[in-house]
Amino acid sequence: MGKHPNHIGLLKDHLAKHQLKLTRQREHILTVFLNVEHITAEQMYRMLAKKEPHIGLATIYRTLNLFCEAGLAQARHFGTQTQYDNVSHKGHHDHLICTGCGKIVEFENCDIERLQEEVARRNGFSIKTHKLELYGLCSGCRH
Amino acid sequence: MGKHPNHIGLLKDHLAKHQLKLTRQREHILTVFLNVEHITAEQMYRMLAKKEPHIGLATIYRTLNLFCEAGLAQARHFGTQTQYDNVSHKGHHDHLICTGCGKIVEFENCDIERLQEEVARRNGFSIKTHKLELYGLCSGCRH
DNA sequence: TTAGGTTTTAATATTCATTATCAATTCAGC
DNA sequence: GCTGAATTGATAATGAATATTAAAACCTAA
Repeated sequence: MGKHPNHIGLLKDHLAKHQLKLTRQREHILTVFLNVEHITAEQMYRMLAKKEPHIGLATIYRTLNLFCEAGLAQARHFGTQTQYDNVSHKGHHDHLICTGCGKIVEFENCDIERLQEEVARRNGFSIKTHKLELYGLCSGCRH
Repeated sequence: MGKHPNHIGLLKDHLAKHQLKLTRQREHILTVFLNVEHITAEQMYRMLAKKEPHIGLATIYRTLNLFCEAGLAQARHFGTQTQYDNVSHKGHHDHLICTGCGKIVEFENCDIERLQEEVARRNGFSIKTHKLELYGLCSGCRH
């Protein structure tokens, strides 16, 4: 039994439900993905570059989007690229981002999450996911 | 005196401080911008398409980025495009986004903002701006 | 007002991330 | 192992945003 049996299960369920196939490429991409917190398609491509035979960039994109549909990943637009977040790796961390040096600090705050639920309920929404990013200067960049 | 004297002032200040010029194009783009909550470069381009002479798309992008530097606008990556938010139109509204029908509800919540400040302080950050988006299903799409 | 120097514009080319295309290959069920 | 459908890889295509550059607009000072 592997290190992430439940998530491989999630993927297999999704594949079965949508008459999709489990391929060597999808397994390789999943293996890498389950061991990171977030990754871009380019980073994934480079990490798998040494594999023989080569896995094409288009396949990386297709597969990461597949993970999103299967509920394993969550896409997040960050700068010019898309980060694919591994949902299993976070209680839900949000980001503090320094606009000076680019440093990123991850945090989670239950009180904020609870208030978010409240806002959603008042508006008739049920939240699936969220994205919270705070932009400012870190202590170092504030001089 | 126009409808938004203080914001035209903000822009003029910024232009003066950076030895930039107030042009007909910048005024037209500002006029449209001050009357919307948020807009994409493409939408702005289409809204100004009838103007003679034509205002180029590159100018729209440059000017909206200029507004960001001047503190009038705030860029937000949304889907594949960039939304330019009019900061004067919000105490700071965040977004509830329905993943079913795409409906967007804007809200603001002082308690959440206060907690954000607290998180930032604990991490040595001073917040300039933030982005909070809640994704889920609205009452209509939940059936 | 005009000349000179700078900034800005418009049109277009370019870049870069992502998606579409499609022939060849691989997979899953019989 | 067949057979039909899904998938892959290579590459072309798309689309948003930026860079380029010659021409136009702007500002200032004489």
